[in-house]
Amino acid sequence: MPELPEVETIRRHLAPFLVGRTIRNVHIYRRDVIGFPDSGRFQSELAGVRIKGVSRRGKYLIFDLTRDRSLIVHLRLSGHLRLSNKDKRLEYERVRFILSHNKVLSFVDPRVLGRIYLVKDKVFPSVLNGLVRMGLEPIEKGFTAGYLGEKLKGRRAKVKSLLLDQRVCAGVGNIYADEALFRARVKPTRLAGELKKNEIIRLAQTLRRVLKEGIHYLGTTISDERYLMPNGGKGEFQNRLMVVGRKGEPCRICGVKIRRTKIGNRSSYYCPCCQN
DNA sequence: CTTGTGTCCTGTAGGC
DNA sequence: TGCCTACAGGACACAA
Repeated sequence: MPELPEVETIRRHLAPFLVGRTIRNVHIYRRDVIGFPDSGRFQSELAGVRIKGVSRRGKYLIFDLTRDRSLIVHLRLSGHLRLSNKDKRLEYERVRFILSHNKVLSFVDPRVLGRIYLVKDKVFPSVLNGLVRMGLEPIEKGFTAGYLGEKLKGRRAKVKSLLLDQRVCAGVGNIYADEALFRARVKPTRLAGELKKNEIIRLAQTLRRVLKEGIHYLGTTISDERYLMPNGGKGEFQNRLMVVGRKGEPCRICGVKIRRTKIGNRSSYYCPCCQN
């Protein structure tokens, strides 16, 4: 569930700690976590590289390395990155990066859906097509009502499904999609191509605002298993959710009970009164 | 191309 | 109590 605000928060915590450090060695406890190349090459090619910077694209975290390499991490549902200097393997630890001065960066992932990739010369294997084909992030300059309107035009899919499409709204996931739709007063089941111009304007604006607010409040920790910061700290945005996880509770605006429905096998929360 | 569904993966919650 | 099933969900494969 780490979405853009969570990944950005992780990036901001990691960068000052990691930049300038060298990766001495890598322990792989679960090989299927390595998305590219094979685990043997992954391990050998990483030994001795230095971390030059940490960036982010959508929900992907990108470590810029020496030797023209990039280490790319996608946390998916339950992946965490933890900083420590512990010798002992952590619970659910899948990969461990031993850094200079015996510091440790651990990839912890109970559900093993997260993936780590190592690419050279910015040549992306097909398993990273999602990164290559990614659209604009709502917090980018170019993400305007015009851009969003173009993406939604003529589409008969439900608007929520398209907000979750990374080619449309990079970095948006289930929580922030529902929260943006509520704030824009748009029902998630509406067909994308049938939104009014005003609704698209509101949606572009609330997507941007809700992601920025999520970053400001250090992300959403609904359960420890899903998202914690690299030092183990929790986010704060869960305290500001308007609809997510509030089925049956009164809407904070109108008092009507929040509903939950399924869209594309994904739970969606909305207010039947405020959202049309 | 578009849209909807199933799958991956494992711990947890809830039903009986 | 203990077993079983449903569920969580981002990305992608695949079907229609």
